[in-house]
Order: sequence, then C-alpha cells, then structure tokens
Amino acid sequence: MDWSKIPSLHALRAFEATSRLRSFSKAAVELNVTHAAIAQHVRGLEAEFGESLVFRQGRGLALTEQGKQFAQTLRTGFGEIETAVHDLRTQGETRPLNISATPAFAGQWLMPRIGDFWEKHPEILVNINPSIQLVDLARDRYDMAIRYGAGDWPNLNTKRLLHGDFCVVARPDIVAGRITDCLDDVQGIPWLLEGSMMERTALLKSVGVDLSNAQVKTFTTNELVLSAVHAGLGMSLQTGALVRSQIANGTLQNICDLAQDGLSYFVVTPKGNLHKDLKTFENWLFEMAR
Amino acid sequence: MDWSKIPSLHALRAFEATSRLRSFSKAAVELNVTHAAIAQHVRGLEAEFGESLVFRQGRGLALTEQGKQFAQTLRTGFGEIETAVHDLRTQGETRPLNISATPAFAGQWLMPRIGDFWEKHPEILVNINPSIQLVDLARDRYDMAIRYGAGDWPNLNTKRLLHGDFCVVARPDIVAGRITDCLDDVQGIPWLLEGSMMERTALLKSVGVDLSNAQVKTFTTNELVLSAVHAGLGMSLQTGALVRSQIANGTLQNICDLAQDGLSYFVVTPKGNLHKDLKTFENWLFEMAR
DNA sequence: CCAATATGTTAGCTGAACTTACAGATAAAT
DNA sequence: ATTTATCTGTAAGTTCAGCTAACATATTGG
Repeated sequence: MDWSKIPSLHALRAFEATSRLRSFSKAAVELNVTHAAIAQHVRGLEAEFGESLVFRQGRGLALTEQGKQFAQTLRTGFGEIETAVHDLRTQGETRPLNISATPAFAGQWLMPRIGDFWEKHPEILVNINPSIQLVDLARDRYDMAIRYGAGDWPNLNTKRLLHGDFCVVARPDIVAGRITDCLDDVQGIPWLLEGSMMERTALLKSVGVDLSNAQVKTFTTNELVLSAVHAGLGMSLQTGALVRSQIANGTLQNICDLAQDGLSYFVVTPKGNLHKDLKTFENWLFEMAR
Repeated sequence: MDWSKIPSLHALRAFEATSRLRSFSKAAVELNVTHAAIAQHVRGLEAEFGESLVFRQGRGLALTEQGKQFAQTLRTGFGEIETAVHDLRTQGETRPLNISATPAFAGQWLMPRIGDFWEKHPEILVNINPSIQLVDLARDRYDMAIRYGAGDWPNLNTKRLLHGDFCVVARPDIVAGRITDCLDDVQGIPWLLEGSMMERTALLKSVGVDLSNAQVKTFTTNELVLSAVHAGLGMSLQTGALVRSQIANGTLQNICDLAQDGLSYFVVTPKGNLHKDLKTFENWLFEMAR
C-alpha cells in the first residue's frame, strides 16, 4: 500500500464528515474541533488533488460531482473501520477468567485466598476448575492453568509460582510425645494417601519408607486425605506450600520436609491471545505467593 | 459516526500495516517511520481495547485470533480509502482550460499577453474561444468566460477584471495640430465602427455626436476597425483597457475618455466543480490587469 | 560464539493539527 | 431596509500526538 500517495487521514476524515453533514460547522462538532480546522483540511485536499470538492451554497455547502463520488467511497472505508472497532470492543466484553488448577492447589491454596481477590477486583469474574489433567488451554478455552511439574510444556508461557517442596504432616496429638526428626519415630502411624499419586509413593520409597510394611489407606481425592489427617487418622505427604498456613496456625504438625528440586507449581498461559484481565489476576497470584 | 469511540487513525493504520506484513520493522518502512512508532501505536491499541492483537514469534510477530479479525476489516476499510484517492487522482488528469472571451478582449488584451502565461505555466493548456455570445458554461463545458456587461449573471461566480471605460482614438498624425478637448475639434475625421456595436453608437449619440451628419465607415469585426485606425483612415470608439498599451507607446492618440459606469469586463466561472488549474489562470489574469 | 535482525521501552523533540480572532457572505427575523 | 444569526474564509500563534534517538533484550543464522 503506497501511503505516500494518500493524503492526511485527518483531512480525509474531515472531508468525509463535511460531505455527510453538508457543513464545516457540523463536521467540526462531530470531530470535536473548530470549523477552521475542518475548512483547512478540506481546502488542503482540494489543493493537493487540484479538484474542487465542495462549494458554497447559501449558508451551507454542496458537493461537486467529483466530491460526491470521492465522499461515497471514503464513507465506505471509514464505515468499515468503525465496524472493525465496534466488533473488537463487543468481543472484548467481560467474560469470566477460566482457570484450571490441580484440585489440591485449588482447594488448599487458591480458594482460601480468593476472597482477597474478590475484594480487590469485584468487577472480574473468575471460574476456577479443579482438574488433575493437563487441559488443552486453546481447545478447552482456558485463560490460565496452574500446573505442577517441571514447567517445560511447549507453546505455552510458564512462570513458577510456588516451589514444590513436600512435607509429611499429621495432627499434632498423633505425634505428641515423639521426639525425632523426620520419619524415624513415626512407625506405626498409618499413611494416608491419594490413590492416583504414584509420584508421591515413589518419593516416599526414595527416602526409605517401605509402604509394603506400613499401614496404608488410600482415598480418591486429596481433600479426603486431608480430612482424614485432620481427623487424626494418620499422616500424609503434602506439598509444603499448600499446608504452610495450617502448619503455621498449629492445626497440623510438620513431621518432615522432603525437598524435591525441579517440580513446582507453575502459572501457565497460552501464547498469543490473552484475556484482558489475565495480567491483573496473574499479578495477584504472585502477590499472594510472596 | 461516533469518533470518540474510535482510536487514533494513525494507530489503526500502524496496526493494519503490521498485520499485513507480520512485522513492526516492515510496517515502519511502509509508513516511513521508525519501528518504535509502530510498536507504540500497536501496544497503545492493545491497552485501549484490553485485548492482545499481536504476539512475538521468534524474530517476527503473529496475530491473535481477535487481531486477525480486526485486521481484516481494517484492511477493507483502508483499501476503500486508497481506492477513493486513486479514483479521484485518475479523474483529475490534465485537460485544457476552456476559456470563452469576447473577440475584442481576446484579440486586443488577452492574446498579446498570453505569451507570459505560457512562459510561466508551460504545463497548463489553455483553449481560448472568441465569441460574442454568452456561452452556457456548464452546457458548453467552459471553465471560464470573460464577459462584458453589468456582471449580474445568475448562478455564476463573477469578478470584475477591467473597468469598461471607453475612449476615442486615432493615429496621432490624423489629429496633429488640432488642440481641443474631446470631440469638438475632430469635425471632418471619419468615424470607424464595428457594424454590430449598437451600444457604441448609442454612447456616441449620448455625448452629442451626430453620426447622421458625419462620415461613418463600418466593418464586420473590431480587428478590422483597429487596422483601419492604424492605417490612419479615421477615429474609433474603443474600450480603454483594450487600447491602453497602444496609447502608452504612442501608436494611438487618445482623443477623449467617455466613462460609462457599471459595464466592465468580468471573469465568470461556474459554481461547483472547478478545473484544477482554473485558479492559477485566474490569478494570472488579475496579475496582468493590475 | 558472534553477528545480524527483530522487538521493547523511555526521554526528549517537533511540526501537523489545531485554536484564536477577526472578516466576509448569506439568510432569517424584525 | 436594517439588524441579527449563522456559516465559511483565512492567517497568525499554540500545543501535544506522533515521532525519533538511543539503548536494551530476544531470537536466529552463520
């Protein structure tokens, strides 16, 4: 497109408005400038083209034949531009943020804090969907996912939110009187585990816990696991970040930290198109994680 | 059209070029600005809409889904604008100026000076058509007429070019030795007149000249009248403006001024559509008339 | 590993776009 | 016929949107 042959867009707009309203003064009102600005633009176009576009008719203006044809095509052009802008604005109307998160994260970390976000941003709706699966952000129309892993998912933006350190917790009275570091002094206390957490059983094995010689109870969700822990039915392996506040307020006892480099909670967003409120929510997540 | 809801046209243009070329740098070249200007415009649009429109992809850019749709409609709009400009330019290609003038004006005043116009504006072609009739400018496709009269022709623009004062002239030797003001001392010198000039005979009668008692010779055109005057065959009534230069250089003697209010030579142009070179020619005419 | 090419970003500059102020033309009201 | 209202015409002066300059960072090709 050879823009060097096209006059000022402001001038073309001034002429288009003039032609539609048959008046410099009315065009000035529509464009929020003075009639002098409009007149200068239109006369400038006439000078540039070497053609009359408008002429005086009584108190108002009329268009020459060339002016009429010119204005008609310009109006179509500016009309398309207006349509494009309108369509984009309509499309950008508020729809909720769709967030996918692991159930543990959603239940243990996010939901307890979400009240703070609602208070700070009442205008932003957030849908939180607990899922243990890696959702396809584009296909399933998620704006963000909180994932646990190494962070190397292709074609996605990833930012580490929380380190994935594990710890073993139990209700304090269950381990009362036992003085020992880590797992040496918890023989006989049942293990409470989530059935699908193969990684966690692997982790326990790697630090010497022989689950085949231990009393193990499994549940379908980590929520149930945590309910059983709170009920004093045993001890459980949990990610530190999720239970940090309960350790802090004394409802749970941290028996043992089990650091595991490389696996963390990540904020995952799609490349390209981003929800207009995504950055706001993301900033809030990192603020809460500090 | 609510322009307050439409962002900067410069920004929309920057985005359109970016989307078509997939590059800030290439868009900058097309628009003859720096890549920084383009980047600022596009990011400004994203901020205003609260939507991502482009994202980085390696060294270049890609469009989001919304960006693609937005760009498509904008391209149509700017395409129409380009078409409008191109059509107007094509239409305005040079054609000659068509000028109608009275034969006397054309022959005595305009043609002697036209060389100056040709020299100053070799690119402008001018067709000069001598006619004693009032041409219909629109119907007969004249861009301008030089008319003699009161100037009150309806639906036309009129500007007085030359005052219509008359004078009586003769070759200097024809009146040598006679010392008198105006017509008292020219008894016996023949009158040389153009056959169709009823107004002039009426003017002479109104100042006391009795043509029925005088020697009168008539010719078909004013050119022939002036040739006879230059040949020393008599005296003639002429419009002062047409013979002023010959009086000044001494080839003719001004015997008498006969002022006649209200009738003058006018530049007459149509309302509405004007030839692109008309103003240039008109300005030159008034320059010559000073 | 280095060079080339592209985008990101901010401080500072400037001329296109505009305003101001008045004049002139035309139509409506008195 | 005169006055008032409304519109365009125009030139001098003002201003900030649009831009450049300069440097940083990211990505790709050699």
